[in-house]
Amino acid sequence: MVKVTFPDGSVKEFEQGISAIEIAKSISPRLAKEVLACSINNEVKDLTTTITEDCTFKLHKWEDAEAKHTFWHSSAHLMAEALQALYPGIKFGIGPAIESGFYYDVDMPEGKVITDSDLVKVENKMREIASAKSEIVREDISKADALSLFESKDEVYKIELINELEDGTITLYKQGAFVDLCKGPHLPDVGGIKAIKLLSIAGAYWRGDEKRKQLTRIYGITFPKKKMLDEYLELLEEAKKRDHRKIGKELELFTFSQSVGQGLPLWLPKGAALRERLENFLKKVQKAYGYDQVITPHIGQKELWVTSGHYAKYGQDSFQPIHTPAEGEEYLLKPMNCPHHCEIYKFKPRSYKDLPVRLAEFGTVYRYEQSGELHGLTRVRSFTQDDAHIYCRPDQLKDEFMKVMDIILYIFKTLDFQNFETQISLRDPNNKEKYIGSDENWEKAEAAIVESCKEKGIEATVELGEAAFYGPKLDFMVKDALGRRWQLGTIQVDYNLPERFELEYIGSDDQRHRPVMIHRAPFGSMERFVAVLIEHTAGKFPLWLTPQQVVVLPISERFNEYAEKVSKVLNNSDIRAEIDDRNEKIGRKIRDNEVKHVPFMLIVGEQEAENESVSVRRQGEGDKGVMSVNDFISFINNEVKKELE
RNA sequence: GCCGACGUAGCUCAGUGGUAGAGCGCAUCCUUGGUAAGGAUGAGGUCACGAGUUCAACUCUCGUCGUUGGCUCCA
Repeated sequence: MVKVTFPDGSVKEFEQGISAIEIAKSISPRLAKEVLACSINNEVKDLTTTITEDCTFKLHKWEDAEAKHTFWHSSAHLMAEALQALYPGIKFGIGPAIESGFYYDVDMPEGKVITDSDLVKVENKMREIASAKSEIVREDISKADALSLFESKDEVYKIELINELEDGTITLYKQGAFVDLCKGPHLPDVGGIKAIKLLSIAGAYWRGDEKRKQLTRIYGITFPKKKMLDEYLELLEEAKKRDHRKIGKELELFTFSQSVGQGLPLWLPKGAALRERLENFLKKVQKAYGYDQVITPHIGQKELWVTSGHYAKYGQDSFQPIHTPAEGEEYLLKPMNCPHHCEIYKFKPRSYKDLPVRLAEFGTVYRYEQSGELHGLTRVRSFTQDDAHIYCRPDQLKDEFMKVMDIILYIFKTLDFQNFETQISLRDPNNKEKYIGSDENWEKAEAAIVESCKEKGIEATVELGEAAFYGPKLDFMVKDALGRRWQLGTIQVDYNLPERFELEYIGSDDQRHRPVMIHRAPFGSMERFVAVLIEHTAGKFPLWLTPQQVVVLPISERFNEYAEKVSKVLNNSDIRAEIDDRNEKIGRKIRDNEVKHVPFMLIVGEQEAENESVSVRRQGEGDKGVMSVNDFISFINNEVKKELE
């Protein structure tokens, strides 16, 4: 007999060699039907796994991530079987489950191409195979046998994978006519895969290496029930409605022009107004934290980036130098603001008493991003960083680092970004020559970040090898409408630029010392931030960010004069008011949500004109009653204040 | 940059080897006194650009540019 401990702590005894699915059946037949995977000693396993010794045990239903993962992994195998049937000679790469669904990388037979229109055919084949409910069988195999099996099929990618595996750890999973190298776990059979949707086709380099062959990646998602698939597809549709590119166009916030160039956003008046408000908000916060605004040019001599080390690393893949009539003179569009700020730091001798120096600038930078990588406002070639560089003494580093975290957390809270993730990026310990700077400095900087997070109670994931080449960093990531992660706020510690630019301060010992530098951008860039803000709010910005706040509507021409008076008073406060001509069908647009940036409508007529008041309506909330114009101003200010708190 | 898809009126899209349509928007006029409105009429497009096949190309082929789903990249 074996003792099996369940998640609630209870222990039951079973015959040795009982399978997980049999345990589920012993609890209830319905559970056995719904269960998809199990964890034995906290390791996810097949339901067909037999239990030979005492263990902890948990069954996973669809709700558990482990179950979804298993379900989608088996779905990838099902798709592979269908592809094999439809395209003989197809070769397989890898086919894992992902956050939502799964993919399989395949190498199509010579001369064959798969396109979107073929996906339905593959789906149908998958359904056909699934309905046969063939079992998925696991098999342990020796390395030699595995090699000869896949060599006989000329599966070059699988062979490459097997060669990297240890003998004795290799397993196969078979279902129907398909066999795959796979460590599992999988469903007991493919019959449960009922609702199938293949989503898209993409190219993907074998093993993520752009020098190697590009395989065809097919993405799909499956569910145990059709209703769940329908709900998921509807969710995708809803997310598309929040796409910042769509809303940005509708609300006339920004646009792109082929004539201006790829990835070069043009901010329209309303978008510029929104951006200006965000900038002013941040400026105010930064002022309170002791930052000084500076302004620097968009170009600088090439030597500036040779000194910083950026030219050596990125020069070839950037906008190329600007030449002047002078022989040999070269300027670069600035890809970052750091060197300019370093020169500001150097403009006069600094005392230890002056530190920290905090130089802030909404600095527009230019980076020649790969064309395929451009995406709406989230990835562009010209963007404005809410940049600042902090120069401080080593003993001030942690304190300054934490103050920056405070700013970022305050901003995220004010804008109601709750689901952000934080990531600490450290260097790859096995590849230290990729980075510039001494070991000692790197270790100090990395420790400062890890400790700061700990003290702020922030649970950050740690990624090795993700650091910038000059220092470690802490990033704040937010997901867009479709669940893609974008990095917004960033804080980076840098011991290298102060070295390269020979920055100094005079210490209390009357000796020269090297300051530490922190790069930081709470929004990241105005472009990306606005994009993510649009998707989070679905275009319904907080009142204090709204480009236009009020429409004044006279109920007949007779009251135009009074409407003008009202809007004048409002415009003298910081509320923006527009008079609505009655022929403009703005009312219907607001009602139908076609216009999202006019949260208030003021109706003025005889009564209002007589007692100098306005009738107030708030979008989505209806009548707010009649009030004097001054009361309305303080009403809005109160609402704004509430949102800012 | 690479693989796939897409590019028709300001927007969202339909359409066909014989030189184009809808809805919304826009313009003009009418109507509307408590209203997040109604009606009529009208103006908009060398069907992204260039070449080729064809008697004839928006439609087929190739190329370019741009957008887009991914991959790689992201100072």
